[in-house]
Amino acid sequence: MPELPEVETLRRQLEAAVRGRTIADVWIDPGTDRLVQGMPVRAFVDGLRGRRLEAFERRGKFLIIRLDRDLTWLAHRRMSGNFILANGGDADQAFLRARFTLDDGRELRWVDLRKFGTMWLTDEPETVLAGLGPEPLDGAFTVDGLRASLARRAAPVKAVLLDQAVVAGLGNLYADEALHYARIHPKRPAKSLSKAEVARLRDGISRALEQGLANLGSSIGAAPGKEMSLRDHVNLDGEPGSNQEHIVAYGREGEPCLTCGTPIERIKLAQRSAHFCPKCQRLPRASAGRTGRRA
DNA sequence: AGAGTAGCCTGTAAGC
DNA sequence: TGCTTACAGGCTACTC
Repeated sequence: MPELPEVETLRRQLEAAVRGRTIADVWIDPGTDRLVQGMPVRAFVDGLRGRRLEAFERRGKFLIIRLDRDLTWLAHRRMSGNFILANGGDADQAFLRARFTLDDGRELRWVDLRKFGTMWLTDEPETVLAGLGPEPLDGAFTVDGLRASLARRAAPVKAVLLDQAVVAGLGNLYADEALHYARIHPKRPAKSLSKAEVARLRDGISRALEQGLANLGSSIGAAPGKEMSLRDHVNLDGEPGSNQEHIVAYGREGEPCLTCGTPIERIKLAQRSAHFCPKCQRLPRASAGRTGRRA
């Protein structure tokens, strides 16, 4: 699923491939009625047509495309949104929800099986991005800052890591990976973490995200020899990333922990799966019950 | 205000 | 074989 590494990989590829091009035409599938946010579809289409793609940025899981006339085009891939660059007029594309034809005849295709993806066209992008926490690969993402955020929360640390106000860009996959690297049980109350544990968590987050970036993202459905299903992340060329080959926790239920060999367990937490090694990521007795820590 | 959860969506897989 | 149900999950809206 698209999290920070998948969105950042896409950003880099878009910048290299289409920066400076102009949008010649736009088509939105009428059945994808949640795609355009904050304005009528007609206004979105009219507003984008003729705009130049000047810069590609990212904030959390948001892709930010700066246009001329001080306009900003934002896209959020949510579960299954993919941008694929194609030559115009190719054979039909499964799950095609929108098409952005460029002035050189190529087209950016928005392909989104689940139709959860969203886009905005605005001169006030900060409104859309309001409430996002620090960028985890920035120097501004410090141990002290993370510690202060976690100290206010009694909820399981895994659930808190998914809160984009605490740190921007983590999703279910990289949160599991980060907690495994940090050797912290996903159910630990966020406020119960020691300073040393928060430091390990911060490093684990960086490590998981950097590794995802180095491998052009994780594409869980991409088994060797199998046709790419478009159920999850593909890159601008339609090809999967390779980080699924380097994952230590997510989706590895029953498989041996790469550190100690203990089978990875899966539990339901915050309405989604959490994967962890019961030996490397122990739950202290004080955390097993309520919020722990008796003063 | 923090925490928990239904719902959005659709294809795949498991169960009967 | 064919139908039904559960599941995957980012995020918002809602309740307690």
